[in-house]
Amino acid sequence: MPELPEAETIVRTLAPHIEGRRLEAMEIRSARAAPEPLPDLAGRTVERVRRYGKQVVWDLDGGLLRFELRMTGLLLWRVEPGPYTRVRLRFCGAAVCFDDIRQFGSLRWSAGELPRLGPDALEIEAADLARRLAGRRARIKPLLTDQRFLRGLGNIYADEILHRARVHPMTPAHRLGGARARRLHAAMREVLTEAIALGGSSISDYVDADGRPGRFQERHRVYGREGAPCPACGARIRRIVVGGRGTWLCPRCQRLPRGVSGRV
DNA sequence: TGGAATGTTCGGCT
DNA sequence: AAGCCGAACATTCC
Repeated sequence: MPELPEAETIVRTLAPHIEGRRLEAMEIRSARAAPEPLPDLAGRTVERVRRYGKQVVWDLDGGLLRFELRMTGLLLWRVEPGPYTRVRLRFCGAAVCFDDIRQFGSLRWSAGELPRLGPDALEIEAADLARRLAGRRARIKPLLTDQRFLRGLGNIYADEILHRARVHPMTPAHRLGGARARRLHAAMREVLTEAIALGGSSISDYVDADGRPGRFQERHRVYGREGAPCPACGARIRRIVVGGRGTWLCPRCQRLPRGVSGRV
């Protein structure tokens, strides 16, 4: 679930509980969740909780604890572990549970480095985005969700952003031109900002660190809405597959440029 | 019952 | 090199 707005919401709800507090113990309940060796973190202080793309990072004294939530990872401020709790990080009288149904997520330790990813989707400037798009021939949607190109976007927000920008997901990036690149940048800022304000999208079981669902799914205009009318023009939303992922779009608002072949 | 699901990585092909 | 595709990971849901 967690893309940029959900990771941001988790950070905002988790930080007040644990920043400045001392970690008492860490219980790895599923080896898959910690694929690389971790040092003993007991006694270290959580100096800061922050977001890196769609990942959640805890700055501890002496290193970084990085949570990759992937499809179903959650960080819950809750003492008792549940059936899907893969790691429990205990504080005095309290705990954070790293829950993950599908077990694609993981937790990693580093002395200070973060993986090299593209610029943050909320921080990049319009001109920078336009410049980066101009150099790529790949289709825009898979490019937007490529974390090495831009960090933070996943399947839901890529579809919502492309719809608001009126850009077809199969448009080659370098064919966007200045006007649509600026529209894409503006749409990205708007969608992400609104989604954060509403606590992210809860489409199956995403909740923030306090167990609250988000509400942005009520504002989705295309994602998961095959057959429903486009809120902008009334045409029926369609579902296609792009880059192996389900992709929802309005065939009337989002046209391919002339000369670009692709199934609408 | 088969297919799809919010993510990422890898190998192979063009 | 860049880009694309399918498979794999594990589980649930419809």
